[in-house]
Amino acid sequence: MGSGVRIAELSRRSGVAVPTIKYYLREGMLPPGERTSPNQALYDETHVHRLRLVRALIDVGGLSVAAVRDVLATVDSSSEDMPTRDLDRLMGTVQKAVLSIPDPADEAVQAEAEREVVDLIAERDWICGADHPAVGALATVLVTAQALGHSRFLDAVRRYAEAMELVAVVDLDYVAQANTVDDMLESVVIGTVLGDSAMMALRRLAESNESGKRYGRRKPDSA
Amino acid sequence: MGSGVRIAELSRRSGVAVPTIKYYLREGMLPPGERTSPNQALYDETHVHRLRLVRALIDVGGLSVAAVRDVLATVDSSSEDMPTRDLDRLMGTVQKAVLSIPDPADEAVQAEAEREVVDLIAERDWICGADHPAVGALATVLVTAQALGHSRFLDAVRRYAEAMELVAVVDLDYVAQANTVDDMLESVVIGTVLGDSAMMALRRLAESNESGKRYGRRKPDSA
DNA sequence: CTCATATGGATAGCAGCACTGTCTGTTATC
DNA sequence: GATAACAGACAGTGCTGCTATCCATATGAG
Repeated sequence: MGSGVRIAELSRRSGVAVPTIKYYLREGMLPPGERTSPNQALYDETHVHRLRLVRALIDVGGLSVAAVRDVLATVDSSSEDMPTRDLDRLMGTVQKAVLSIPDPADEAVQAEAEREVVDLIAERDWICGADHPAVGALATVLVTAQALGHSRFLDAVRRYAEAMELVAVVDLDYVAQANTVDDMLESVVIGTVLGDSAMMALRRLAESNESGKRYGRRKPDSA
Repeated sequence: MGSGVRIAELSRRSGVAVPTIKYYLREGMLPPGERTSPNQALYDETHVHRLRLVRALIDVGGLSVAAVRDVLATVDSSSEDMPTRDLDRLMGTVQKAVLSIPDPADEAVQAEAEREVVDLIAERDWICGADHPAVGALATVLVTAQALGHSRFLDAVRRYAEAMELVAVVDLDYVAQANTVDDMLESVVIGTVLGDSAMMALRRLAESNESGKRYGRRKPDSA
């Protein structure tokens, strides 16, 4: 029970440079240590863990520092009781941090595409609001594909939806397996952010496999 | 057949600012226009299309300018004959541009995780080389999850793999539907990059649906 | 008790990225 | 012939994510 180390040791254990830790403290991504005097503080295992989480979200998840700050602020502000309500809020925040698709440009075309997305949702009997931020994001992707002459991309998206149904079951299972509320909150963050990265990588491997199956077992890694 | 417009018109049609077009020309992401005199050039529809593609990869796909340059250089260097070989090379380049997961940190732990990934590949009877870049990327994700105390994340990944099998079939179908070689090359790029974005968005929607099915039809969009 | 070392906090600086603006010397265009 | 647009070179800008420097205090070995 060594309940507290100083910043140099925290840096050593987390692999994050001291000035960077100070920066994260300033940005509010890392809670301040326990004060022992006006210019001394002690940090514990929770700080080490938090630093690892921050680095994971930035390095592996590709989130910006600002996005990480938002996500962690939501995690920290979630109460121990009312887990479900807060979980919804967290998922919203995480998803907003992760969906980084910008301004729709053409308003009318975008609206039309959003209608297509809503249709797709209806086709699959999904129950999610037409005001979900991902609707706009997906519509923007469709508009972009269309502008590039790839209207058939919509059919691919339709078929992706089935696969994502499977993924969502896994995701919800993953969160449900958590024991404590804190664990649950972190599972949402990790499941969403690391999950995205894991899926991208798996998709590459599965494509490689499928390509090998169709066109002969060539290994498509590059120069 | 107005076969060529000047840069101002190209800017208007593509929505990209003139200085930015000049910048892309300098970076080699956009082929130079057809010269009519030492300081005049004409651009055509292919330039408009290329600019749209560049913006799509940057804005929607989240690629860096350097990554876009690499991808497009590979597209441009692919010959009209030998489509399959070049397609493999393109997929490698695109995947490298899209997989942005960095240095593995601990070498031994990373190697162990890569072995787990190879096991997972074997479990599913996938035929893709253990040297595929996505193996390292996925291993890094697993190491990260483990360092955060989420070793059970591996089970989620195992289940993701099944969904990605479906996705890969869609992806290969998508590329196979292309008529010309150029179209095929572009389908790889668009399918991979826009596909990633589309899948992220669909995953959010599917999670929202699954969450609603399990815990009541709450709409989890946020404040 | 002394003094090198570490610390917290504030401020400033820096490197990389993706543009953006300015300038020069043509070249169209009216 | 006046005016506007152009290509190309180069400098500058705003933002992000750290680093580096300072200073006054605090700690800890001798």
